[in-house]
Order: sequence, then structure tokens, then C-alpha cells
Amino acid sequence: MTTIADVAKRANVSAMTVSRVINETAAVNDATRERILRAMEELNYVPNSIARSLISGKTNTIGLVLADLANPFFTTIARGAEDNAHLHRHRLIICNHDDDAYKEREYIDALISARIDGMVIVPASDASRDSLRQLACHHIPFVMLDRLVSGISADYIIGDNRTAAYRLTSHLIDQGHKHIAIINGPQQIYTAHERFQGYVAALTDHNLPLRQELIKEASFGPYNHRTKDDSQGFSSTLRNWMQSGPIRPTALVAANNMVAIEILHNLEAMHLRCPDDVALVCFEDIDPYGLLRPSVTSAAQPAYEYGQLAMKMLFERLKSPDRAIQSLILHSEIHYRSSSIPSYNALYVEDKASEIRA
Amino acid sequence: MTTIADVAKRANVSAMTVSRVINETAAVNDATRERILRAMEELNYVPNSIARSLISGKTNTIGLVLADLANPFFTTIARGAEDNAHLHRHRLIICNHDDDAYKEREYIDALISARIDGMVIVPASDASRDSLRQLACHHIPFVMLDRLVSGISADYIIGDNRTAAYRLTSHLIDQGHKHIAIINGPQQIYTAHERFQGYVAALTDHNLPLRQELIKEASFGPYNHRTKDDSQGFSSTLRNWMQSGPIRPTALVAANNMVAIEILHNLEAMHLRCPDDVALVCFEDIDPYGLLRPSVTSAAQPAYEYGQLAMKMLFERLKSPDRAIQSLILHSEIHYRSSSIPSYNALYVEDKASEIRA
DNA sequence: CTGAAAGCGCTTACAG
DNA sequence: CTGAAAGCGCTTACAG
Repeated sequence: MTTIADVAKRANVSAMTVSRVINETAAVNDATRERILRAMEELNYVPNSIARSLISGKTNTIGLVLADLANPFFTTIARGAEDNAHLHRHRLIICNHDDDAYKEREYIDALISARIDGMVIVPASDASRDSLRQLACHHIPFVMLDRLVSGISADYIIGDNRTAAYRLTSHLIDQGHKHIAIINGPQQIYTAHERFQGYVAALTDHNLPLRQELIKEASFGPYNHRTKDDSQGFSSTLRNWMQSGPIRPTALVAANNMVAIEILHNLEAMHLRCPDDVALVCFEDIDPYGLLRPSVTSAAQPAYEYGQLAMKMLFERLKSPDRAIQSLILHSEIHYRSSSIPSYNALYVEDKASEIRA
Repeated sequence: MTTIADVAKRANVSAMTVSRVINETAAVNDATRERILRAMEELNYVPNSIARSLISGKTNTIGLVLADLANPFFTTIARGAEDNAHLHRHRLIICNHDDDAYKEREYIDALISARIDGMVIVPASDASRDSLRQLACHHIPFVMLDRLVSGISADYIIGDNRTAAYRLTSHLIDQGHKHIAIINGPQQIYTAHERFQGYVAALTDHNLPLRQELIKEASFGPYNHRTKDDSQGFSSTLRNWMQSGPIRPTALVAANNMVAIEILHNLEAMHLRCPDDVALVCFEDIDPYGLLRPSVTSAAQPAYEYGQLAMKMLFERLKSPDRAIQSLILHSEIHYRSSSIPSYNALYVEDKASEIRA
């Protein structure tokens, strides 16, 4: 690999002068500059960022740590983050922790060692606390995205999970449902916990009983992309509810997009129709291209903005390390669609713009 | 930031001995080792990978350069690549070039400067040639994925585009279609070019005329995630074909998943039904979760394997820089579904396993 | 088993 | 306008 010394020798100057030409950090004689530029070109010289980083302490690299790049919600976040990082001339290292705090820790340790300038992280769970403390301890600024970890004070951007869950559940109640089951994510994950609280609050406020038999905790997965057989572990619960349980739910709340997709597969396998046999609402957009029929009622979060704004917040932090901690709550947009409104398709055919809004 | 010198001072040894303990590169007295380990812990020391990289010439970092992370095809590739990179304890830098060779060049220059160990790249177009030559010139091994660039000899993994296009088109012909239109990608993109050749060959072999009026070149986008209004620029063509053109096609070939999605939106806006009013086939999986109705006939490529195998091929190259160039062709699986088979839904309801295979 | 010296490829700070 | 020296945080190669 050509070094600055090679260029210097060929141009008959010192490395220092070459450095000045590259970085335009001081005036250089025009003839000398020409000679140096020619030497750089002839040798096809590209400066070594590693050497620069060792001196500057900056790598122009940001870590993006999230659950699963293959989940469309996180995919879109990643694209928003990458676009913004590119704008700031930084590169993005992407890591998938699959909601596993141990895997997350491995990545974080590697990223600390790689001296990333900062991190945007969707924490795996409450067990991420030590990892985040480790980051702080090494003075690596980070933004928590989508999920909080209690005991950690740092910039963050999250959604209005509890409110959204309350609204989705209330919508089902408004539709006349009394037995509303929920398939939730692991409670040590912030969003899953918040959504459950919103579900509980809506039932309570409407004087409906909270039935333990209608609550199931599942994985937010699947994270194994090779097999898709009930990796979330709620198929039998769902079958039991719909076919032989003591209380058959007439509506289902899915705590994220992956859960909703798996529910739709299960309903199809059971030859049940949605919303005729059972209604469905979910979190996160399950249908980014708007092509699913039945279309699914969901609390859509602005994923691209999540990524973009988290990165923006991080760069502001890098610029002003001592500024006050900031937080941002992005509100979900509830899309009321056919999976929870029996008459929706008729409406839909008549007028595409008739989508009901809260 | 704590350095190896800080640890050495606290443990009353030289930096060299600390280095030996960290890397287990030579025997160290047990008591000394204990003292050093304690000092490392007390100071919360994490070795600086940057400094190591400067010496070793390795960064344990791989560049993954692709068109658009938000396209599910590339998303799945990225996940496959990241999983494999993680297995090899390497980190992945992800870059989106949006089929823009200029944007691609910026990234490649930055990655060369960052001294990545290798790259997996879906080249933007034939105009990527110079960028790839630049990589080779800097002795950075790379694997071309999904797309080839003529004049570049390097390891690669691609699909069987021409054959798949031939089969998809022939399938439409078998179904009795005579006016088969194609909305293709830019011809300087390898896959678009190959798919078009397959389409032409199928028509020719079946003695059907190639009609210029039924050929439209569009973007493989959209790459702007904020607006989705005809960013590919074929809406008016499609409208013309279906509503007022001299020859109304009875079937459409979509050259990638994004084009197919946009076609479905357009058909819906025109109140046309698929396959009743016009049949549709496409490349790449448009429906990773199998929930679309109508389900779309497509030549699905094993995206996860693309990413995984490309990374595997790259690591083998890194291990054996002088081994012969390898290439791998992954065959598409043609899924015959309802968008091109009028009776499909009836079959489907009767028996989910009745999917027709070639 | 341990350490002093040199160097990876650059830039900062100083001198002229 | 230009350059010699020192140093970023490590490891390699040598010496003892």
C-alpha cells in the first residue's frame, strides 16, 4: 500500500508538505503542490483513515445496534439512519442482537474496541443496562431508539406505545368486542411492557375484566430465518383459544408486526377469516407497500424518521457533548383497516379515501 | 481513554507484558498476570483496535455495498451477510448506492481509505467498472453479488436471470398470452439486461413478435422513501397500455420486486384485477411473508443464501488470496401463483400444497 | 519471564 | 513556504 512517505519521496518533499496538500491545512507553493498532486495520482495514493483516527480519536463510524435488520420496521430505521449518516460523511456498522442481551454485549464490546464515535441502539432488554453503562463509561455517546432501559439516562427517541395500545384496544371495544386476547412480547422489553400496560388500562377503563387466560407472552422474533415453524411459540395457544378454550376471543392484539404475521398464518391454517371470525390489530407497519388484503389495523410508527432523527440527535450530541439530555416521542398513526372493521371492504371499494381516522 | 501504558504503570510492568497477557502471545508469570488483569479491570481497559489495525493491516471490517437496504431482497441479503460476518468476528459496514455509480464511488473510496479487509458488492451498473478496478488496485478482495460488471474478473455469485426470465415468459405464453409487455430495469444493470434477453428469447422461440410498444425501461427504485409517486416513471406507460394503447397487453413481466409492487398499485388505481384483466409475473420475492392476495408468480432468489454465501466466499478469498477465481450461480425457484393462473385460488382453497412447480 | 527500541501511517506543534 | 521531531496506542523483533 502506498504511504504518504512514498508520495513525499517521489515529489521530493517531506511527508509534512504532502499532508498539507491533502488536508489543505496550510499554504503550499503552487509548483510544489502540482508535483505532489501528480505523485499522488501516479502512485494512486489514498490516505489511511486508520492512521488518522489513531491521532484524532475519531473514526467517523457510528454503530447501529438493533434487534433484526430483516424485520421491516428495523430495516426502514436502518435506511433512515444510513441516509443521515452518509449526509454527515460517517459510516454505519450494523449489528443484530435478536433481542439477546448477551449477543448485544459482544457487539458493544467490539464497537467500543473499534472506537466508534457514537451509537444508535435499540436495546435488547432491561438486561442491556450494564452494556449501556459500559458505553457511557467509555464516553461513547449513544441514543436509545424505540426502547428505553430504566436506570440509564441518555438521549432517546421512542413511540407512544401505551397510548397507541390504549387506542387500539379501545377501538376493538368500540367495535363491541368483550373477549380481547393479547399476544405480547417479552415483558423485559420496554415496548412490550408499555403496550401491555395500555391494553390493561383500556380494558379497565371500559370495565372489562383482565383475563389471564387471554394473555400470552411470545417472542418478538422470529430471528432464525431458516425455519419459520412457530419460533414465537404461540401457535398452540392460539389454536387453543380459537378451537377448544373456555373463552374464545373475538379479537386479538398483536404486540408487533412479526407476531401479527404469524397470527395471520395461523388463522389461515385454521381456516378462520379476519375480521369475520376474529378481529386483529397490531403494532408497527406489517404492510409497508399497502398490498395486504385484509389490510390490518395497526399503530404505525414512522420508522424512517426514527432512524433519521436518532442519527440527527446523535450528531448534535457529538457536536455538543455537554448539552442537556434530549428526548423525543414520536406518535403513532393508527390506521383503521379491514382486519378490525367488518364493513371496511365495502367502504374501501366505494371510496379509497374513506379510511376512518381517529 | 485508558491505554495499555496506564495499565502497565498501575501493574508495575512494561506495556509489553500487558500486551502478552491480553493476546496470550507468550508466557507470563502467574502473579504478574494476576496483577495485570486486576489493573485492567480496575481501569476498565478495552484495547484500541485502531492501533492494532495500524500494525496488522487488518480491520476486521467488511464493506457491504448494495442498491437499497430497504428493498426486502437486499435486506435479506444483508442479514445473511451480517450473520456470517459475525460468525467470523468481523463487522459489517453497510452502504446504499441507489443504483447510482457516482454515489457508489464515494462509498468505495471511503471504504478503501478505511482499509476494510474486503467487500461484498452489488454493483450499481456497468459504470461501476472503474470503482471495482480501484478496489483491485488497492488489493482489497471483493465478491460481486447478484450483478456482474463486464471486464472485471473477481469472485462472484449471481442468479440464473436469463433462464428465469425465459421460464416466466414461457409460462405466460403457455397460459395463452400473446401480448406480453415488460417493464424492465435500466439496461446497464446486469440483471435487467439478462432478464430482458430471456424475455426476448422466450418470445422468439415461441414465434411471437417482439413489440417495441410493449417494452418499457424503468428504474429499479423507488429509492426516495419519502414520496412514492411514480418515481419509477412507468405509470403513464402502463395507463396507456391498459386504457388507450393500440395493443393492450394481457400479461406483464416486472423486472424486479419494486416494479411489481408499483404495478399492483397502478392496477388497483385503474380498477383492474389480476390475473382477470391482466396477468403478472415478477423477479425476486415480493411477498416474503406469503400474505399477499393475489399471490404473485415470481422467480424467487434465495436472498439469505446470497448474503451468507457471498460472505463465505469472501472469507475464503481472504484466507487464500491466490486461489483461483470462483463463481457460483444460484438458481431461482419459480413460484407459480394466482397472479398468472386464473384457477389458482380455487386450487389453493382446496389444497394449500397444490402449488404447481415446474 | 520481562523490557527497551523501533515502527505501523499519519498529524500536531514547533522551528526556521 | 517547508521540514525534523515527537507521538497517537499498540505489536514485532530483539536482547537479556
